[in-house]
Amino acid sequence: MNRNRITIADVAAAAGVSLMTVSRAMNDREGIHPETRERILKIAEKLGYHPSQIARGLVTHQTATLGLVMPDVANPFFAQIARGAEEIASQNGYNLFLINTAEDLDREKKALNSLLEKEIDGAVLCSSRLSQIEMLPYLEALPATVLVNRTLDAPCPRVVTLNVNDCQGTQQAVDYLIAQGRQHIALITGPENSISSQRRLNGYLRGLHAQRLPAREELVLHCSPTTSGGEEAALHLFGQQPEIDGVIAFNDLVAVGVLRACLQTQRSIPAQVAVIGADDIPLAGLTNPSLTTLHVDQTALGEQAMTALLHLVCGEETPKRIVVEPKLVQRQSA
Amino acid sequence: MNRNRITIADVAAAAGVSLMTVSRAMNDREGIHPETRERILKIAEKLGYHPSQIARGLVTHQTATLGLVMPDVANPFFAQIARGAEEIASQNGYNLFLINTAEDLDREKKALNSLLEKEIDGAVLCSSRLSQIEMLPYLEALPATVLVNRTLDAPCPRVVTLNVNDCQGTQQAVDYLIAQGRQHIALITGPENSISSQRRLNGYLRGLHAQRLPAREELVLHCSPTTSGGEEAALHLFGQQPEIDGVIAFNDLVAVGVLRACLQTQRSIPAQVAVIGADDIPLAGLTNPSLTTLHVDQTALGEQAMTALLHLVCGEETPKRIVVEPKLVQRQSA
DNA sequence: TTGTACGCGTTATCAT
DNA sequence: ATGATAACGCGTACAA
Repeated sequence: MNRNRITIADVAAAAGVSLMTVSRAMNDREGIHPETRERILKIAEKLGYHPSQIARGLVTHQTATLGLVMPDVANPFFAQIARGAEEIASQNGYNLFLINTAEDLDREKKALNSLLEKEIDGAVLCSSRLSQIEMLPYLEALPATVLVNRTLDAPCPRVVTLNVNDCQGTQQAVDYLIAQGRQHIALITGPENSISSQRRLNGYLRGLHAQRLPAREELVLHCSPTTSGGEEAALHLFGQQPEIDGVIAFNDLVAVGVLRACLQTQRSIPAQVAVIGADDIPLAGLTNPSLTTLHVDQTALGEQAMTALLHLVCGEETPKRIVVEPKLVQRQSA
Repeated sequence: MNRNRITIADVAAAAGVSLMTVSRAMNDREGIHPETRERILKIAEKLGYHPSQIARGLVTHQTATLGLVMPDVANPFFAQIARGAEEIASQNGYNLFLINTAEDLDREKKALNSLLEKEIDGAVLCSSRLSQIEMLPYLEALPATVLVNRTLDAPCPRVVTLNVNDCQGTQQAVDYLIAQGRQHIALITGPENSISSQRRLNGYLRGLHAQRLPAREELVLHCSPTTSGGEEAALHLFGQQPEIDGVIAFNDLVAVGVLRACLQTQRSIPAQVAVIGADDIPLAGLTNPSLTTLHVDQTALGEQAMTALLHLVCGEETPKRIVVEPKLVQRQSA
């Protein structure tokens, strides 16, 4: 088990100095003769010595380790956030725990507990499904937290929120469709307990109201945030309300499902039905017809979240609330 | 910094017992009165005590932590592997470090060093670009390793390799195209230093040879494994060799690039040009035309890799070499 | 410039 | 069934 790991003591012995001198050499500290440092570093290199971060963490209470909790890395939206976040973390010498919750509350709690036990320096929590009450103890226990796509009733110390303005984005989409003369605009939004799902609904209602169009309950549907979820939902809607001439989707995956439903039911896009997605994942530009969608730079989102987290961790100034505005990108589907 | 973390000593004091008794209670060990255990667990719960895995790691030399190193999580192929791997890891009580190398050798080395310093229990290394000589020391230092899409000249202790049979897959694709009567089959493969890239080339040559068709150097191109890489490569090929009637791509992203190049140059698919991708990422079924491709279950790949790693970590029996056979999935592009 | 003693939070060992 | 003590590998404070 302990396959004779090389410790600081081995290096010290080999160099004929004390442990402290080695420690100083390894950590680039002052108060050590340059030659001695050189000599020690060479010996350490030769011995293949790697200082144990866990022993170090035990005394410093810092682990150079952060957590990234998300519903599903396989979802391109989150995968890109993960890439951006990992990039910034590794650039700054931090390692990143990846955790998939699969939108399961228990898994999310277990994950957070395990991160707490690992004594991470901070975490980015994406689209958490935890209730405010359940979340608070974790925000209290974690040294630093960035909440992505999640708001807080009251600001918390050591917590930053980073949100996409889904409400404004969706309203923008409604405006756009109405300007095209669309009269029967449906909304296929995500899971009911998802925050951004609710925000899309708000934006949708607000958009219709602003244009003095009636909001019809039967034109709104929730679905699982996947292509098949979107396809089923769209087929159902088209069956019930054949007059639909515009669909706003929860995200691009759902929008692709809508595209497929249109294909199946012989609806031409955008002539008969306009489709607007959200997020602008790489797929959006590759479908045929390509997706008109609400663009958000997801890698940048991950980078922003991680940058804010590092600021928190290092005790630097950082805004407590960050809001990112999506931009409508016009392609072929609307 | 140390925001008064609750330690085992706090729980012991509150319960009026020794540290050891608390430790035994927390770890479900024998030799403790059930009532005492209950009482201690309740107190721990009330105090919000989380045992420090890092202090534990210091003595046990086990961290319940594994590493996952890959070129790019934002690539759907790897994103799905990540999901499968994380799933199995978390099910077994392990946390997973995610590392993105961006196909950069230095980053990969730095990453592995940092993982070594964190004293992880094992790692899954995907598509490593490290040379055999550079890799060996890491395989030696890591307690357990699974190599995905990477072979080893000689078997290593505590190392399992897991490979997709890209060679056989590509040969299968060649056979399929030739059976359709295609005469001028091009190969757009990945980066030159990528193992699977070389395997595709081998399969391509082998396939042509088996069918007694000449292998023409000018029909083979390397490109970066992305959609834009594939698009550029295909445009170049079509410009130089207009007679091409079939293209085998390094992966589905590259294949989508080929699709786009065909669209731009007014080539109809599959009538004029057949396109075959590889991996069958979710996107493959969603493009228009949808992609004929070499299917591999990526999530299962991640699960298999992680399962093998856990077997290694726990000292259980496991095959040293695992090979997965891709299956041709026929859709619209070929 | 270099070294010594101690503590970090936990588990293993041995004792009671 | 429970407790005392010594590790684990490293950094900090202070001494030399």
